[in-house]
Amino acid sequence: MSEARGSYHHGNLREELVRVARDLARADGAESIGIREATRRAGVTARAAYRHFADRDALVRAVAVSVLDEMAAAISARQVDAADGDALLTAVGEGYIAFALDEPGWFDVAFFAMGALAQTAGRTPYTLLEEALAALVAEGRLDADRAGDAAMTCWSGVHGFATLTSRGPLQTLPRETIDDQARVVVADLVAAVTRRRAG
Amino acid sequence: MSEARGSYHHGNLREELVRVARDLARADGAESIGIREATRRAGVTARAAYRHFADRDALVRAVAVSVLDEMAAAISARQVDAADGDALLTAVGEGYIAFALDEPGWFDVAFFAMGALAQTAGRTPYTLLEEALAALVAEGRLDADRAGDAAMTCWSGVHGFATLTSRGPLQTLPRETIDDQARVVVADLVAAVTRRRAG
DNA sequence: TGTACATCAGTGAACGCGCGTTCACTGATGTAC
DNA sequence: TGTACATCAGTGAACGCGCGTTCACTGATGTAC
Repeated sequence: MSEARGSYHHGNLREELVRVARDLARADGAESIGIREATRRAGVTARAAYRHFADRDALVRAVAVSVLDEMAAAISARQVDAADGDALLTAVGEGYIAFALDEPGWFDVAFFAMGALAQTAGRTPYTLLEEALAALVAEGRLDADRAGDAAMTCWSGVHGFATLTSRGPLQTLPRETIDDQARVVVADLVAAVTRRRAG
Repeated sequence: MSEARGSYHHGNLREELVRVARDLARADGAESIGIREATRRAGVTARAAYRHFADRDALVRAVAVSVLDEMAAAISARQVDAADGDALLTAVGEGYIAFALDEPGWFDVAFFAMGALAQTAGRTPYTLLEEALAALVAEGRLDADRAGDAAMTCWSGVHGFATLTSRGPLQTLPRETIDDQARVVVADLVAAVTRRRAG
């Protein structure tokens, strides 16, 4: 609470609104982000939000970008001891799914931001996927001209699995079962896009 | 208009409400189904809906089941001249994706119903997937104990692709590009779960 | 064939909710001289 | 060091919306005798 609160001016309302809106989204997804609730939690009039965001959508987008960034960081953290492209790609897939299961509300918002292509030059789950595939190309386990197709197959596979199990029809399965299945699905996908290892 | 309309009793309000609610969902997904709008379109008081549905959710579920059924029919229609398990599975995958792209609003609602497992013994996209995989097992192209995993990998892959391209970040790609990519992804998935053809 | 009556399927008005957004305004801040 | 003033960042009340849901009621239907 180093903020100059209690005073008339908030000090950093924009960031504060993104912070509380993240909490809102965390619990229930993008739909649950609201100007009124966010400003209420920030201890400020609803009108005040419009000093920083054009409308509700702008707030949602700000949250989405922030969460997508965090998602990329979470995935990236899983890659630290990946020795080759295979391990990198597996980590991306499992990380993507794990984030969706650990934070279904955030995963829901992040989905909005994934569309804003050519993002602020930042690291996103998609760029991590591309990097893993590039590593496989460099190792001769994937043809360069197949990389685009491989990206689509992998992204589709993990995104679908994540959607089905985190907020979809399979959300009631026990987490342990889901985790086991996730490993199998990711392994299937990795095998689908790579050439068999030489040796 | 063989309905006894103009009279006080509607005749078949329940079905009429499902019909108009399907139109609502078609345009904008599950969220856009509403008791008030549906009854308005049916030319009836909002209250009247409660004679047939416990609440809004019950109406949404009824629509979802109806649409899921139609989705299964659409997929099944693509399988008519599939000669083997390979062709059956490909048809399921491409059909699933095509439905999502042709009817994104309906695909959105159907997603709700997919969770209602052990449905009214009806044919669903998932049962069609299972049948295709069973055919592959019968042909010796898939181990029986791998069928469950294969189902997850395939469902995940096509569902993810459908989500990303129909209402997701890739929805702005030209339809032709999407269709081409769909064929590649489905082929990748089929190859991922099957043994190479003997001979 | 006629009539009484239970039951079913609607009516119409209202309640309360929470939302996004806009109005004209005011308190706090910082800079120029 | 003091003061005038532009600018910035909030206030507080209100508007209008559409929603789901509930109230007590009434018109239509069909069945028993």
